[in-house]
Amino acid sequence: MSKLDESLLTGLPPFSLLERSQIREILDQALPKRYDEGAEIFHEGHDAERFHLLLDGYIRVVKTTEGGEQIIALHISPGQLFGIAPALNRDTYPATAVAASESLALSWPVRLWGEFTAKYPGFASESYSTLGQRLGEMQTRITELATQAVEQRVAAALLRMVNQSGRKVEEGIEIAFPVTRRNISEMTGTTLHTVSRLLSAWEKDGIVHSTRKHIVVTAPHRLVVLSGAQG
Amino acid sequence: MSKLDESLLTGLPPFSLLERSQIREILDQALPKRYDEGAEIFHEGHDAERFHLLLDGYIRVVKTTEGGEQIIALHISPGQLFGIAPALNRDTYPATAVAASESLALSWPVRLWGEFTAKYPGFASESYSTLGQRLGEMQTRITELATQAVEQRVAAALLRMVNQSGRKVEEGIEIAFPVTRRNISEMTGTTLHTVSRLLSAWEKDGIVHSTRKHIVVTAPHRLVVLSGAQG
DNA sequence: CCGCAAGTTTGCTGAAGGACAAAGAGATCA
DNA sequence: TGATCTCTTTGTCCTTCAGCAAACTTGCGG
Repeated sequence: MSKLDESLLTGLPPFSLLERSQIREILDQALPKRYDEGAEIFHEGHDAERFHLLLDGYIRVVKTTEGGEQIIALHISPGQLFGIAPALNRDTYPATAVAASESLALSWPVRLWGEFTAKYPGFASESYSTLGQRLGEMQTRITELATQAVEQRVAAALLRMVNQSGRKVEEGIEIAFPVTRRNISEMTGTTLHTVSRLLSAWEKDGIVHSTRKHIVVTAPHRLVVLSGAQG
Repeated sequence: MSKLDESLLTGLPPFSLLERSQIREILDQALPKRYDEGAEIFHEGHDAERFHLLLDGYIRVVKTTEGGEQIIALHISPGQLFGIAPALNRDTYPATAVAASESLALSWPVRLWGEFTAKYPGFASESYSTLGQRLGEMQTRITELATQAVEQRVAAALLRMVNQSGRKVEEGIEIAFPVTRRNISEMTGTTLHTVSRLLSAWEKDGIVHSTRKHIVVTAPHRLVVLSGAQG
């Protein structure tokens, strides 16, 4: 296999402060892997043997309840670390990671985590910043679930995906990975039926345009209003 | 002021691996402070100037929504660090901390965080373990809010408080700090009315005995069933 | 000891949204 | 090209629980 290009990592937050030679070292120890849409990267409860960095595509991090329901905990976009159980001294993955679209990721054995954090200034710090952000996002979702009505939560979920992965198309901004009604319901704690009804209503109002698995937001500002904006 | 006793920290997770002299050093830099019930330790959005360790009492960590509703994010019990924004590179507190009962806490200026993690092996590691646990708890709450009915969530909340702070009394296990119906509703995303009705019903069934601000769980196993147990 | 504030209980009503059902519309595969 | 699977839409019913209102209890401060 040919060597990975250094430009893959240059500029990504966890590595932004490193020198070329250091990036080279890190890359030489990375295992790159491609995942088809729907493929599992790691599974809840399994030994956390590696930590990962998403280079291309989108990852859904999912928890399954006793009753078999799925809850989408997190979406990962390119440039982000994920499956970083070792950062929190966990030895099993707390959730399952599934490719939302065809994806490419690097991974390293967890034993290198300690080495990276010790050796590369900024790596630990950046990683913990990321963690802090995720904690904040989770808090936001708890607050939403506890205080907002379904319509607001779904609007907020759409906006979050648009902000994280939106790409401009002629009609508006498209969410860059496949999303089903069921997926949205798993992000917002409702049913796919209710999501479908909301999207139909919004379609009628010209706020979104959606086809099977794909959603284009044509009037983001109206969604912001619906979400009961805070910032 | 007389010197703090070293036994205060010995045996607490963040300090368990340290030697007497190291604990002495840490203590000498700590600022102890007492808080009345209801007193604020720090406020959401303010500069995170210090991090804290609870020695005695109980702390509620609370977020306020735009609409003025409160959400209880977390309860802290003795021996736990809190307000550890620096661990996540945050420079403001993401939530407000309020003493749920009369409490005693130590605190240190954030600049010592880096020093502690660098100097004392195990301190960083233990702290990040704690963080990992909190992340897990938050995930659990998201899952609960997204999938469970109010009754299950309230049952689960009571059990959590019992596990964290329960002390044995003759009739059962008492939650060790004052809790109002409103507090419980702020933990579970419902109204104080609904919580009151549930407690009344459970009282009738002999599962709990509650007086103003105090709750004794007399039949924990029955609450476990109601909560839709998972583990 | 009285008055007030904070916490609690309970009843009633209505709306939100979950559950169930069934059918249509794209995809995918043999 | 048909068969099947997944995703989506829409309708109807019915439960849960929030909202509103009012009274009761307990504790505290003056």
